[in-house]
Amino acid sequence: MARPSEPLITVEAVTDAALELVDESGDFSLPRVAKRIGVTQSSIYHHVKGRDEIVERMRRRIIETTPRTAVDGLSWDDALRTLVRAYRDGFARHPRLAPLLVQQTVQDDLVLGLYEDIALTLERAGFRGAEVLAAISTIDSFAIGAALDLAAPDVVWAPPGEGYPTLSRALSHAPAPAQRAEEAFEFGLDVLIEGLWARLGASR
Amino acid sequence: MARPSEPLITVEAVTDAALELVDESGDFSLPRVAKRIGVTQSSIYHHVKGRDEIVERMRRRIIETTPRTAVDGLSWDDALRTLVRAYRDGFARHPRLAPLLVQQTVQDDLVLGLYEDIALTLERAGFRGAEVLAAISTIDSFAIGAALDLAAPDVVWAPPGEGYPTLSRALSHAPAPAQRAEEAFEFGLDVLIEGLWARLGASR
DNA sequence: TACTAAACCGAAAGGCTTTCGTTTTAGCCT
DNA sequence: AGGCTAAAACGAAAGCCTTTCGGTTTAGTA
Repeated sequence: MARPSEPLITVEAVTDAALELVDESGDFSLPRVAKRIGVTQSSIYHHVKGRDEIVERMRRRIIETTPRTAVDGLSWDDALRTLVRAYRDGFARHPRLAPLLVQQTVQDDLVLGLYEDIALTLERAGFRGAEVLAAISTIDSFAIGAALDLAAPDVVWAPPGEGYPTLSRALSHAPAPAQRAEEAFEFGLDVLIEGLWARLGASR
Repeated sequence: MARPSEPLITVEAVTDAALELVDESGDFSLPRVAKRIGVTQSSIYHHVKGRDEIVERMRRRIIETTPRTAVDGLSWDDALRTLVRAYRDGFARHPRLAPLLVQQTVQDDLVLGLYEDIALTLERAGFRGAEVLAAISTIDSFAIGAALDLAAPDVVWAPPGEGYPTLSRALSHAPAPAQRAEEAFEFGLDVLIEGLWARLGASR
């Protein structure tokens, strides 16, 4: 087939197909993307530079589709809560994408906008200089860890055999998997913010 | 070549070679492992079941080689600090291994021993029931996120262009990459523990 | 002494990403 | 109107990868 009057596919179609595959199977490959949108593998290279670009476009996609929430009127801790939830909610909609994203360095500038908002909020709270950066790292670590937690099957949290009595007891109180991850995230977010409050008081 | 009098390789040699490759290049493959230890790819399958088993053996390896620290005499927060540091130090010795591990579910029971110790410590602190589980998740998320932070190149933290003034200002205070990750981890650990303290007070 | 399991090799199947050459179309410039 | 270039499809193939299979020799056991 030669060049068609209208392109058969678009970058968006490629990204969509890849995201669907990730949601369904936890991974994607160019042959499978190609089959899904009805072209050959090589045609895809006319629309994206390679596999990595598709991953980056999926990253951007989940951030784009997260509504950019206004944060101006809120107290710093409510603002931070809102921003971190927004970050994590993007992942929650496509849990199995997280392992693919952490494998690859961020090249997208949309993410930076989120970091900027978080940095602003932290300064508003009273953090300065190197502490702002350290706090961002902490928040980032927690959010990414929580996203991976969503993607992980419940094997780790399946009741193990004998020999771990305290862990087993804790697990006996576990709600359904998805709800467990959700509650754990909210708990962790609370702890994080309480910790930041305490940290502010200490340096004063 | 036929069967040698003494096996040319062992599971440990395979694991060692794979870990070296990960340290050097961030990934490993069976052909490269085979070349490094001087056998063919197919020979490896006489010692391990497949690629996944090698990854699991690397996971176990970094936990095994982390000295199991006694925690009995310590206050709960110092105990927790010690345990989380131990967990994270395992990753710190092989930072590029983290992305490979999060891709695959834990099958190793050594990890559970660490979780059990953490659960014990949390109960000692005064947490009960579902809160213990939520706290473990939070700690886990943070530790894994911090490990990934170690592995990530500094692209995210490279000063971006205009338009992100607060983030840029924060970045201007950044120390060297490795030190930055280290300081961020200690800061985050402090925040986490302060948050847990606050959480204890709230429910009392 | 025969049989079985273990450990090597070589070869190959079937996946993957990426590149290259070919063909045809669309759009633009003279 | 004619011609050039860039774009978008295809097929084929190179070069990775994981895993399996058959052949060969050795070690240990009944």
